[in-house]
Amino acid sequence: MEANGLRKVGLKVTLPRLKILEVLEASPQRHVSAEAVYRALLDGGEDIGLATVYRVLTQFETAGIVTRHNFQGSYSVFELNDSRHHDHLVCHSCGRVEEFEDQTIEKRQREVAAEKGFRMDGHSLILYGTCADCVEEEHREGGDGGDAGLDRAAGSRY
Amino acid sequence: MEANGLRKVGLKVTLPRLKILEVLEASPQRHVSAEAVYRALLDGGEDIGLATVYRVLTQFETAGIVTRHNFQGSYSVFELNDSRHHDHLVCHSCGRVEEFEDQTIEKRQREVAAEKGFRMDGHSLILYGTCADCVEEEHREGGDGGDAGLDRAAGSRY
DNA sequence: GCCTGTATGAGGACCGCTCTCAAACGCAAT
DNA sequence: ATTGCGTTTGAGAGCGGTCCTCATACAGGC
Repeated sequence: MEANGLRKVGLKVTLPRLKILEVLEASPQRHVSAEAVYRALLDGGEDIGLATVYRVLTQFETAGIVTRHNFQGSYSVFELNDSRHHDHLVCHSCGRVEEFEDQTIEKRQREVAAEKGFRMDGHSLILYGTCADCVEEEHREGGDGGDAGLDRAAGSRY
Repeated sequence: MEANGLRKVGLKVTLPRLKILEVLEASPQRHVSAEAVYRALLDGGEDIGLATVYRVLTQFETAGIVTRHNFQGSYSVFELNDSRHHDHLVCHSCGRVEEFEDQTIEKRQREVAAEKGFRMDGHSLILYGTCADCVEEEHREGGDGGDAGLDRAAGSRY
């Protein structure tokens, strides 16, 4: 089933590609870094090089199997493409990523692009903030001088 | 006038900081990379190190003087903060950046964040595509095998 | 099973960016 | 103006993420 998926997009079926697909499918987080994929492979006893991981992920991206995101600016995360397009909320305290879709926003985006004469072929919408859990944790900790969430957000700020 | 701006945000008035501000203000493109600022300084006969440019731009970001964007994923561009918040359209053929603001989208973003329990403190919305000029150019060139716009978009696609 | 072209692993190269550290500077008190 | 001290700076090394190189291994059509 995965092998056929690879053939369908014109990629030879090789062990590294199969294993990387497996890792992506088995990952508890939908959004994984190349580094995380690499470590998962090592943990699984696979002897696959980091360069191959990057190569294959890029091929998957080109083939439309995964999407690359730059939530933090410093490194990319990859996500298996599923049926529906969606956008993201990123908690810069714990790194958690939630997804949402909103037809109102999608529609306005298309309209704005049309107004500006752009032929739009993609977009990236990321809402940054603090997720419910982390907000709660802040309150539990109170105002002590500990090192809470010191994180520089890389995306555009408001 | 600039010097006071720096004092106002608690930054000592130094020559590099003044010059970098000048470059940002004088730039024909509102969105400039650290590298571009550095080159502009060299061209202007200033002897300012690249490390200083990065340091100062980061200080400016913290102070709210500029905003950092990651349009391409591989490097950042900086933009002087002006009065209004806005989002961006990026042409990945010529690199041109246009700005827009849309209250409908802004409002829906706040609503979505609230629904998900996020305390939102920023967002990044980038529409990728081909600008009117580049679309026209494509037509002019026709379907020849020349090297048109070969550019890998780093942002999320679709 | 062979053969050819493609894919892989290892490590180095590369790029954007940050750190380190000694020297220079801003600026406030004199 | 001069002094003094903490901050800032420039140069270059260092770093993390990603990609390239190249010899070897493999996929898949015969």
